[in-house]
Amino acid sequence: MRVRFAPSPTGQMHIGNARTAIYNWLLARGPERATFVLRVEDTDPERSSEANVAFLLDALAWLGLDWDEGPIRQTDNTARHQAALATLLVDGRAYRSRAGAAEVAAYRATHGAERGFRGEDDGEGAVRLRVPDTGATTFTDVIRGEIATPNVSMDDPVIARADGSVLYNFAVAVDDIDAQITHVLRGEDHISNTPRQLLVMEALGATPPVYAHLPLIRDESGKKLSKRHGAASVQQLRDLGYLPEAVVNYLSLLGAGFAADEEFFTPQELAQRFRLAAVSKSPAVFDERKLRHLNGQHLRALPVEELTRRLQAFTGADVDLGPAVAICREKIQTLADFWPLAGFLYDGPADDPAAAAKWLGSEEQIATLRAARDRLAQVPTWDVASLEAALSDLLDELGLKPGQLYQPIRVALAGRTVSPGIFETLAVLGPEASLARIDRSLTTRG
RNA sequence: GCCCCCAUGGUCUAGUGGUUAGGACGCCUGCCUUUCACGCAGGAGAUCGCCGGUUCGAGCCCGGCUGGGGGUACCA
Repeated sequence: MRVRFAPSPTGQMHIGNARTAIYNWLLARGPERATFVLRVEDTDPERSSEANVAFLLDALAWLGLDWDEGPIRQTDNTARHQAALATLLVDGRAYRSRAGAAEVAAYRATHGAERGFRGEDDGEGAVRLRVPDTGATTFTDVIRGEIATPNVSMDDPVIARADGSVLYNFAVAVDDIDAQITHVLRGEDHISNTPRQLLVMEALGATPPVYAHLPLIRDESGKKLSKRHGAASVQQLRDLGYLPEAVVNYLSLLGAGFAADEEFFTPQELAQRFRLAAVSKSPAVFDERKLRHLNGQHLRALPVEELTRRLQAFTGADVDLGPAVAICREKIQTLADFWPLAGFLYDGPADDPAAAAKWLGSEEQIATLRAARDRLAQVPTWDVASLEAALSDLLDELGLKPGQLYQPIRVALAGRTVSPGIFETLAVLGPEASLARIDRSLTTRG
């Protein structure tokens, strides 16, 4: 079994493309052990650049998707393309035509809208493939079953420009045969291209691969996902603080056809479970909130040291984030959530007037904070257990509700009403910094 | 216009002739609790797109329709 992922390098890697890559990889790393071929479709010089190819490879690497052969460039196959083109021309399966869009439109105007364009051999011009006038081109899609297209409805497709440069539908067919691809997994938007490619293969006397057309991923409005609505590329997801394993997990779930009783899977588990025939036929809407949820699960499944490593890289911080990560892990869902929650440990208290007004605005609150300060100063061992014991005792003595004691402390330390656990925060800050921050609040507010 | 594909709560889905239509995200309530989260327990939310047919019986099978999407490029 040989599969391939053959994107055109358009810069950022679209989420739909990522899903296609993932499904191919799943097949390659699952029980089937398919050989995964990576091919870059660069026949269109308009959009293919080295920088874009680099983006592509970078995205695959980030996702953790490795391949077995390639990356091969479609343009490297030029000799094969030309040979195949010559064969078709000699055999009369293709012809040179000067007809352009105007001629095609005129043809349809006189022959009926349901009839595809049929040209004449002009001996020069672009190369068109001869499509039969009768019958239908059919194939059995693994996911959708039999799909038939009446030949008469198809135009004779242009497969090469007048200068000999080949076009997508021709190059793909030749390349897939060349690479001995057995299973083509690609987006649903290629269903209509398949008959044309099949016709090319047939004209070349080749046996076509098996096709599996994956449903598209849509945005909230039902359209193809685009940058206009939130994240549309894997690079964006990375910048938003999502973990690659969560992205792979989430994207796999969109249409994988797994039983719905479980949703958290490692890439390896996904590969183990993946079954091509079970893939859903209907398109799915990309739901970032569910990705967030799954991301939180993956994030918490990571060992603290590993999560710290990733946060270190994500934030670019040069201080050791380890202690902060340990106390924030349960409270964040993306890497991007970390700094807003934990930054005060390093940058000092945030400036939130509303928080200060609410918890450090009255005489009683200041008095409570002072009492807490005095008690903390006497804590023999500055660790979570001792801090909790000391403040808990004070709480009883003062006869206050927990929030009445803890919130003023929290605001003094963090400058905000939201922070990691108060004892953990004190422990990570250490006695000097903790007491200094409290003192500062006491002097400015008191 | 023409060709093709799709259709279960807001979203992702399970379900293949007999179920109170199951799960997850999100939302609401409660518990936990020093905040926010996490976790746990509940709850609201679905005329299974519509009409007709087959059948004792249809979300599941058939037909039509509607809606959505894709293609219709000398782009990929």
